[in-house]
Amino acid sequence: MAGADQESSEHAGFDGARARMRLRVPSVAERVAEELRYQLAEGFLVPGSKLTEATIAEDLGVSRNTVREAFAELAGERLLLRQPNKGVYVATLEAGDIHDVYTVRRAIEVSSIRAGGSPERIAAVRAAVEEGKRAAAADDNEGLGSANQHFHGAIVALAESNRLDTIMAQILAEMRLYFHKATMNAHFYSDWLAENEQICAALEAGHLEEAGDLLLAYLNRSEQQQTAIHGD
Amino acid sequence: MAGADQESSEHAGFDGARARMRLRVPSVAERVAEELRYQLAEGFLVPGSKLTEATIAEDLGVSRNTVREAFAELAGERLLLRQPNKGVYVATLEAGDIHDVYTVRRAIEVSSIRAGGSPERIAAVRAAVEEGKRAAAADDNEGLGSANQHFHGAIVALAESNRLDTIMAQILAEMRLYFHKATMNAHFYSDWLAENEQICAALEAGHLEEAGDLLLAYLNRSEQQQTAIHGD
DNA sequence: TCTGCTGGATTGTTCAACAATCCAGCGATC
DNA sequence: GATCGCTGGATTGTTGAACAATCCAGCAGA
Repeated sequence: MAGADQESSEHAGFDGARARMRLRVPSVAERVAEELRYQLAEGFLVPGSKLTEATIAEDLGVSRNTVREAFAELAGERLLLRQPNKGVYVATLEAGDIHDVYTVRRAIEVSSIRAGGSPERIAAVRAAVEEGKRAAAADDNEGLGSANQHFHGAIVALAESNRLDTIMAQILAEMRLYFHKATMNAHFYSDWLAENEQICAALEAGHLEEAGDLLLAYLNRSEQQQTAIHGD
Repeated sequence: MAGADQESSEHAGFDGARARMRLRVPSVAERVAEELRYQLAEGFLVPGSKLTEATIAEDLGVSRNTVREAFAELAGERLLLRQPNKGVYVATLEAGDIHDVYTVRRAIEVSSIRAGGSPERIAAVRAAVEEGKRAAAADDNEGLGSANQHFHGAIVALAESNRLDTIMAQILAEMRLYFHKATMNAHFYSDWLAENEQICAALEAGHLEEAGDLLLAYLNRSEQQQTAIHGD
């Protein structure tokens, strides 16, 4: 799941006709999960810290059972770690996790871009690139980060696969948690702004092999950088 | 999640030294989820059928809340579909789902095999091939199916990524559910037995490009076949 | 035939309780 | 002084019961 769309059948998109006319009232458990996801992404909850059921239940004014349901969901997304009879903890970066995450990203991002995509989807990639440029011009470090996430999300969206989108959304949520603002300096953002432009241009020109190679190179370098900062 | 390993840090494998000396006593909720997973894989619960909380709770002799936790887990794995205020149903094949699933498989399987793997991991692939041959010789249709799943699981395991393993395990569970024994005749199995041998041989010889191409061709053809049977 | 209501069934959520488990602290022993 | 074993408190795991919210099938009436 992961905050992503969950319209069962057709792929989420500008689905013009036949909109889901369903007043979506998220259940309490879902809202709790959403709130926790937010706090995790925002850095209020740092990796390793413990989440006590009773405390969270009281803070949010919900039942302990409901909190448990939310915990289960977030544990499934690897954002929380459940240790039986001990408690749930905010996930921490274990040895090999960085490589693990980037292995998934290489698999799904490169495969998606190599298969190309519809003009609309490509336009979405372009939009993310421009979003990044605007954020850079405005010196909006926050915006730069999310623009980059939109860029990579848009690349995966090229494949028009709900499942891949969900997987990518989860991976990005993990990265937000682990590589939080605090740990990333502006230095990082300088490089890939131009690089995203290059990748996008290659994609638009139909040079899919080249686009894939560029993207792969970026991911490899990014993994190296992250590994250099956080151990192993 | 997904019956797969969840030893946090190092990748599951023949981890000789430092074994987890932890008496793993699965919680009740986990056992309920396991039982349901089993019934889903075995075909006792057919796609589309409804699962009533109270009924399952009584059948398994557990509390309704516990059943709910198990439901949440399986819904996260896409094996069950939760419809708010209506109930949970065994997931059904929606339009585009076949393509969706195969898109994921192409991404992670091909990427994994193209990156090669350690001799031990390659040996595991070989073992799955031989397992298939033995099942074929014994006319064991059941065994043929799981041998094939082991084969593709072993290919993904080449990448040594817990996350990819988990994703693959979920996808395979979905396929067991959708393309159940009932729907697959022996005809299917005849082809890929030889093909798996070919792929494995290419892998062992270090011809990774070729192995990837063969695997990709197989997946494309398999998708076509499945699409031909179950509509779009 | 269609509309609108109504009652029963099921889900969503809460609450309170208890068993199982863990952990920190504290003596007792060597 | 270090190790061992115990004990008490805190937290999780699970249950059962309750109630509100929601849905659905069936039925009455136009």
